[in-house]
Amino acid sequence: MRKQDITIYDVAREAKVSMATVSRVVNGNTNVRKDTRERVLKVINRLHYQPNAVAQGLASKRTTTVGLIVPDLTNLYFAELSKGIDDIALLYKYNIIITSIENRLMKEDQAIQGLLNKQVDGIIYMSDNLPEEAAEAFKRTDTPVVLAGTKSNHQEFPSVAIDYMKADTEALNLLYNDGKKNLALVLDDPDTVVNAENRIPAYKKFMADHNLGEGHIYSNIKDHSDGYNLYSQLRQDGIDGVIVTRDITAVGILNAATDAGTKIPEEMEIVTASATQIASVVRPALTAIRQPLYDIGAVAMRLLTKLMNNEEIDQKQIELPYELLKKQSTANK
Amino acid sequence: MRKQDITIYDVAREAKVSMATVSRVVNGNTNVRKDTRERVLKVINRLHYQPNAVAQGLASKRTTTVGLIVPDLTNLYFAELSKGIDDIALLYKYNIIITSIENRLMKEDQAIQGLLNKQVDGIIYMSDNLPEEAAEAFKRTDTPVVLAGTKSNHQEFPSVAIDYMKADTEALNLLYNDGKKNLALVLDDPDTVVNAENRIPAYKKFMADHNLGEGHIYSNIKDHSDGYNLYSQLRQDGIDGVIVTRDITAVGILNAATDAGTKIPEEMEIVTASATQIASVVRPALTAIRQPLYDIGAVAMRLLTKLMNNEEIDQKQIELPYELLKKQSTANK
DNA sequence: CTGAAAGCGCTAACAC
DNA sequence: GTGTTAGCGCTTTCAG
Repeated sequence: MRKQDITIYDVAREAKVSMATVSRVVNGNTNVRKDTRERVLKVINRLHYQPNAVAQGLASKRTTTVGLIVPDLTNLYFAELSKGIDDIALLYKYNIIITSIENRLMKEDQAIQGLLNKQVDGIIYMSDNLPEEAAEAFKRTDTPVVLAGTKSNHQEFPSVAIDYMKADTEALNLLYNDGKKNLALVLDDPDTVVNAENRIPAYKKFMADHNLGEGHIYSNIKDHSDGYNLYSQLRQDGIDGVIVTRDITAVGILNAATDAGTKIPEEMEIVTASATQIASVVRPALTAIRQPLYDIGAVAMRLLTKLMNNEEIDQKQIELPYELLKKQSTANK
Repeated sequence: MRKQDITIYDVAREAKVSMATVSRVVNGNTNVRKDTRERVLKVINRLHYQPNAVAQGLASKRTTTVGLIVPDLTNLYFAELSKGIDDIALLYKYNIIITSIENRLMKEDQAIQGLLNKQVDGIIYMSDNLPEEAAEAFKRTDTPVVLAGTKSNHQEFPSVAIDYMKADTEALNLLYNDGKKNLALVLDDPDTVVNAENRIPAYKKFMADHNLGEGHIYSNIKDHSDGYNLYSQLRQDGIDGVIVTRDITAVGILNAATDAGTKIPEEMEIVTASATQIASVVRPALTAIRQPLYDIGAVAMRLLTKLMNNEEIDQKQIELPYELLKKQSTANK
């Protein structure tokens, strides 16, 4: 069979109806008599007719395809979000075009434009960073957008996330109650909205509220080796409790500590602010803010389907509950 | 701006040329005088014209989109493969539609049919399992297919992988040379082609060649907790060396051993047959067959571009080199 | 309930 | 070099 062996036209001829009628039965339009519907269906099955989605897309201006913009597929944080999105997309019969923007060849706004050219019906944006050009690209289009697992200072964009400020404060409190007073914040990127407007303020407020001084914020610590290498600095600065944005980074710190013979959690406590599978399989297991990543993705996709159908939305900014999972990297007194 | 505010027709009118000419400059056709090209380009920029990829696809019968079929996005094995695919796809300006088939709502052949309906120009199949219906769906279509990081008994399908049999034998040899004689094989799924026709035969041959008896093969051990729970059975069976298909499973065994106070690698050695990021961040770090996942993905995508352009292919079955990374879970004498 | 016909926005002969 | 003209395969009024 060649691509597109048989078209709607062939079916129409064989079933002795017009292509309009075939189109109706394919699309589940009720205005078709039962017996003609069945006749058409029979021919469709006999001929193995499959509608050409591209032609459908051109004619109907709906492609039943949504675009995903994600920084890095191999970061489990985004992979788990994507899984939630994917499951709901399947449920509503949408396909997913994924665009990864880690590669510096692909800027955010280009990625958006590319998806728009493909006529996607909606976009889910997962990067923790929404540059101004990207925000403007979104504003220029009618195509609905949802931010998943992140926040932007553009209130106009619907988003699904957790209360990062509250979560971090709770985590800091855990360290504090365990008797750790020299608390540090280890960030991947200090300029993302989540970090700049949620985590950092939460940290500073906590330190101030508890008279713990200025504190220490370490930035651009992004992967296992960054974390591993940071460890000696932490020791030098006398840090005894640390909250780390990425769990793979936290593992780096943990491993460096273990290798140096530092006792975790006695001498240093570690909490990661985003837990993937990795946080739970290392030893000692990492205490973590468990964001419901799968659910965030699923809810974001569900929200997007509503937007694509022009349904009423009760609230554009959705906040899901998180959980502070107390494991072995904290004493949990 | 609405979707498709301005079309090729608007550009033609403004530039005082026919839409054919606009199409030519958009597609880089050289048969356009330099000054008309520039004039058209100027209008394109002024109007922010962006071609509608769906219309292009319908007219040209090429969508510059490839389909990816993957069991599970949150399995780093596939995520790393996907990253290699994605980078090369970007290079050749292809978009990627990803279809996840872990969800039991979506069978392999349905996934294929769905991608075909979307008129993808090619498909990369990454599941370790290619059911007969899926193979037949591939055979029915002209759309090229490449298998990445897996093998099938259908020699007609191009594939990119490593020599699993050789790799496993080398790993078994490492255990053997470390003095471990009670070797076991821990499989995710015994029925995949890679396992049934590569790993299991390699294991059986090795055991026979070294007079090590029947050996022990454990099947359907798929995740961390499966591995964790398997551990006591391994001890009971007197296993002192084990090769594990998935690294997350190997970590489960490792953690159970650690929790039980078993000394790794002294009392038991562990090798994983597919290393992702996880294998290297746990402690003790896992000795692993490092498959060049990124490269496998990249080569598979490159191969697919050739197939999509009807270029000559020198060899359809590509084997990439692997590496046996000796870490802390083996003694490496 | 069904058919005719006009596109959707673009590509690709084919002419000139 | 550039324009004209058929479509690509389907949806969607609009009649009847």
